[in-house]
Amino acid sequence: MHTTDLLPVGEIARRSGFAESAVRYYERLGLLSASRTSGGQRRFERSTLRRLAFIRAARNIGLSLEEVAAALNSLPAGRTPTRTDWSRLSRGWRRRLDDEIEALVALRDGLDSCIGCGCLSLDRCAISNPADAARTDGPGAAYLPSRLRRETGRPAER
Amino acid sequence: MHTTDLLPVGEIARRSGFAESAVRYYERLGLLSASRTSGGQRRFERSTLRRLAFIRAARNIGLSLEEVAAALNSLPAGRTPTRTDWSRLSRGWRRRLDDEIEALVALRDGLDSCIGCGCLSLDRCAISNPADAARTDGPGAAYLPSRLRRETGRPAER
DNA sequence: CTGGTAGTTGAAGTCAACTTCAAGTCAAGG
DNA sequence: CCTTGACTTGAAGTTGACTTCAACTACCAG
Repeated sequence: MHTTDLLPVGEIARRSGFAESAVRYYERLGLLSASRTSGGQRRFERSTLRRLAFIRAARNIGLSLEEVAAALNSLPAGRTPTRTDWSRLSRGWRRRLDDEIEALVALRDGLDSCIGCGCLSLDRCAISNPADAARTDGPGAAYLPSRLRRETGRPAER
Repeated sequence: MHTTDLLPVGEIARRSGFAESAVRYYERLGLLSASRTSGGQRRFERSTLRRLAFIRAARNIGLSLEEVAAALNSLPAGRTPTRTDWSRLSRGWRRRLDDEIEALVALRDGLDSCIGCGCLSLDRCAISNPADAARTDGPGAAYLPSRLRRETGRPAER
C-alpha cells in the first residue's frame, strides 16, 4: 500500500454527491487541495470527503462559498482536522439558524395580521415594507435575515 | 382634474422604494402596466403602488417574479382589485412560510445532534446529506425548502 | 424659447455558483 | 501497443433579478 488512498476527481464526485465540475471549481477557489500525478491529474486525499461534507452542510445552512472558505481557513493548518475541529466550526451555525427561524416566524405572524385586512400599505404593512422603512418603524416590521430578504431594489447605499 | 393622478416612473420609484430600473423591468415583464404620454413617457396609475407593495411582500415571502406574475394574473381582470382580492392572494403564503419554518427548525434540531459529534458523515449526517440520499433515508433527513436548499450539485435529473 | 431635470431605448454588465464545451491528454486492462 | 474511459484546460454559457450605460428625447418653470 502506497498511493492507494488518493482518489481521482470522479471518485470524489461520486462519493461526495457533488458534480465533478463543482469539485474542480472548489479546488480552484482553494476550498479543496489536491496533489497531481506526473500526468497532471488530480489526486485527492480521503479527508477531502469530509471537507466536502462540511461544505454541503454549510451550504445547507445557508453559507456562501466565501464564508465556507473563511471557515475552512480557520481550521488548524498542518494536521488533519479532528471531530472537535469540525464541531467547533458548526457551533456558530446554531445561532444563524435561530435568527433565520425567528425572522420567518415574525414574518408569518405579520402575515397573519395582514391577511384579511388586505392592507399591503406601503408605509404600514410589515410584509411589504422596504427594509429601511421597517427599520425606522420599530417593532412590528423588518424581519428577514439578509439571506432571505429582498432588499429595496435600490443599489445598496455606500 | 384630469390626468393629475397618473404618476411618472420616478415618482413611482420614489414612493414604492423600488429603483426606476426595477419598475421599468417589471413593466417589461408584464407585472405592471402603464399608459404613455404623447411623447412616449410612462404614466402609472396610483393603484400601481399597491401592486408594487404586493410584489415586495411576495418577494419577501420568497416568491420568484414568475410566481408573482402568476399571482397577479389571477386577479380579476377589468376592475381594480379590492382588499379582499389582495388578501386572497396572500393567504397561500401562510402555508409556504410554515413549511419553510418547519424545514429550518428540523435542520436546527439535526444540527444540535450533530454539534459535538463532529460527524458530518456523508451518508449519515442530517445536515450534510445530499438531498437524494436524505429522501431515501426516511425521517431524520431532508429538510430545507427548495428555496433554501443547496441541491446535490449535479445537474437536475430530467 | 430655453435650460435643466426627468424620461426613453436596447444592449450589455453584474453576481453567485456552477455547468458545458471543445480539443485535447492520461491511465491502465488486455 | 492499443483502446477506451477518465481526466485536463480555459473560455464561455446559465439563471434570476436586476443595474448600468450611451445616446437621445420630453417636460415644464421661468
